[in-house]
Amino acid sequence: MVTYADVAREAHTSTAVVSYVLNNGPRPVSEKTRARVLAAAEALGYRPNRLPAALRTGKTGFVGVVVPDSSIPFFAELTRVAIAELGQRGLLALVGHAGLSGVGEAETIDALLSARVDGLVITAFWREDHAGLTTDVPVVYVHHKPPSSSETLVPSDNAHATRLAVEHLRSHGLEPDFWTGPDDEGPLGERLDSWRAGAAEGARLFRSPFSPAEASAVFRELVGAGQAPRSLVVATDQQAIGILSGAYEAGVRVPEDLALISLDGSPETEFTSPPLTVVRQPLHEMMRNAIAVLQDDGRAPEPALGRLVRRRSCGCAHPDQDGAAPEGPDAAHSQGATRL
Amino acid sequence: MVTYADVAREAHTSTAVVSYVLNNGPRPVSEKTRARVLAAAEALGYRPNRLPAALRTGKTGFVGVVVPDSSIPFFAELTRVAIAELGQRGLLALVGHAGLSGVGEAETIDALLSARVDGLVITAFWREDHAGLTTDVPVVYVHHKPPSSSETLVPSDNAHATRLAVEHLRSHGLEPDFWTGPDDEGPLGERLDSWRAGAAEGARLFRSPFSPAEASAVFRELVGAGQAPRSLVVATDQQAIGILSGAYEAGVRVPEDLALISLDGSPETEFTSPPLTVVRQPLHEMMRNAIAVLQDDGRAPEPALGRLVRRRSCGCAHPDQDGAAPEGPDAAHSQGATRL
DNA sequence: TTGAAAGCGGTACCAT
DNA sequence: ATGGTACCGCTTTCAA
Repeated sequence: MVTYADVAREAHTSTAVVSYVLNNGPRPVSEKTRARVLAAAEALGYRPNRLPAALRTGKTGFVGVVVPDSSIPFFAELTRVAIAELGQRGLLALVGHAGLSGVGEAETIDALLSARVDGLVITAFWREDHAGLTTDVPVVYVHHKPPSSSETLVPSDNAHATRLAVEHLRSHGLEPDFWTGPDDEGPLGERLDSWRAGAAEGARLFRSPFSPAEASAVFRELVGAGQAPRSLVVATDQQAIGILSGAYEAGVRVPEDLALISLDGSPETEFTSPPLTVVRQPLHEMMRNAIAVLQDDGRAPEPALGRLVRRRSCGCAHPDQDGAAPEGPDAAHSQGATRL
Repeated sequence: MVTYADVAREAHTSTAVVSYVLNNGPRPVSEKTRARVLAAAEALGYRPNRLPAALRTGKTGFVGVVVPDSSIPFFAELTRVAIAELGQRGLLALVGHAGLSGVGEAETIDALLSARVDGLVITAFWREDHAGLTTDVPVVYVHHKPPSSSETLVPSDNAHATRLAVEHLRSHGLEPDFWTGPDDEGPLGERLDSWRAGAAEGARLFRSPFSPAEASAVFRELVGAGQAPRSLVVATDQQAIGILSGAYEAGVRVPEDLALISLDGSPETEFTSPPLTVVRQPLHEMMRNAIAVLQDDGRAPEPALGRLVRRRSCGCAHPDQDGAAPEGPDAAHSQGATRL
């Protein structure tokens, strides 16, 4: 392994100067010397090493990203965005999955802390408090946090998202019912509240577990009982996908018999049958806000606004071109992708 | 921050002994002293710090995981499995996305190397050589590697997977055509070759780009031209999902008019309409093999065998219960999941 | 069994 | 502008 000492020797100078050159500071270096150092580093194939630097400065450039489990597409997407936004800032993502059961959450965070992450971006899942998390590293929650936590939450504007969906369905002449999960904490509660506040007389509220399989089953029961809704705003993609699946099996046509819009907007909603109209969460903006909170110890930012993406499930004849006005800097990830 | 020095002082001993106790070695420590150290560490809230340890030992416990982009479900799943399997061994995953275009691949790897990862698990995407990757850390490729690379590849048995799919469709009385991507490198080439080797007279080969949108478009064109296949083995989930979508839009019923099986088996295939029958890649086993290669500098392991998961798209009346015989240790992640 | 101390490789102060 | 060196916190040798 090539070290500063090697480079310094090769360049006939000291490790201090090597450091000044390779970090552009904090002391000035003459052009000649700088050139010699650069040449030596190049010649020897020097590779930067964050470890001793971190030991000395106390900053690793690592950020811990904790999500429940990225097999849920929404969290996979959140992770992807986190890695992208962190990478742009020279930060490295240490991804930890807390596991759906809640088991392993403390262990996950401990492991990340042992790597001396500079901060922690957490999307909370469970009720449980992260109280044990008495840590000196900054923590920011994205999308959802445990009720009792006093840390900053970086939210999106869930009421806005819900209104976009409701209004769009109304533009199709429909008055949507609402479909959500078993409880009403956090962002899903906000979505529900917002729908309730503007709901028409007689509008109905449906609930199912979050898994597509269970949402599908509940929907088929409703069809069987002649209770199927005509139009829905669905709180999560996973449920919307389940409903689509249930509708398909029950012979309910989408959007003719059931128009629906879901409120996460992870990438996979683009390729369901039919493609789901969604309000896409502004994940890039949320992640940028989260990083800003970590770095500047800022207070909670303004909720970021999601955007309606018209596809087929709402009844629109002419879907939006996906990616036409993409959110965030890495738009073109789903088009014409050549895999392998 | 609490250090060994603090713990040593509190326990009236030395940092050496603290190290012996907290690491269970390499020197023995008397029970009394050990107890004092443990109590002191607990009292002060000592947290392990991998950084100086790594500096000293040369082992960080970090493993770099490089995938093209986890917005493709197959890679998201691979990442998830990597994190799980690494975590079980006390290793931390540093996840890097190389980006679909190939831009940023070198930078991604450089960044991980600057964190002094103990090894690199890479799933290659592009043609390009990773030649610049002249690194002293062990590298292992999973699923696919650049043709010119001389590193170890951890494969699955793609021929076996294809045969499972073909034979299953034959058990439905169908002789499957094959659908794959634009080129035939790596695992997809093996899948194609295996199908070709056993294909009946007149069996057809279809190609489309990998994105669901494009696969869907190609399928609809086939339907329009009266060329739609009766049954298909599809090389990737993304294409199968696109074909499902195209079939839906074109009024082609699955499985009545089109029976298909796809060969990746990422989780989202469970909730398509109808659910996709797949040969699920043995990702856990592959990941375990990959870690073994990194740790033992082992040679290429036997290809791991995928498993047929019967769902609806092949025409089976009674789908397998998912998770009944799950692959790997973290099975129950998609059932009854309660999100938020 | 215990402990003093020499590193690991950058960083940056302080002196030159 | 340059360079000697103390230091970050843990590991481990070597001596006691």
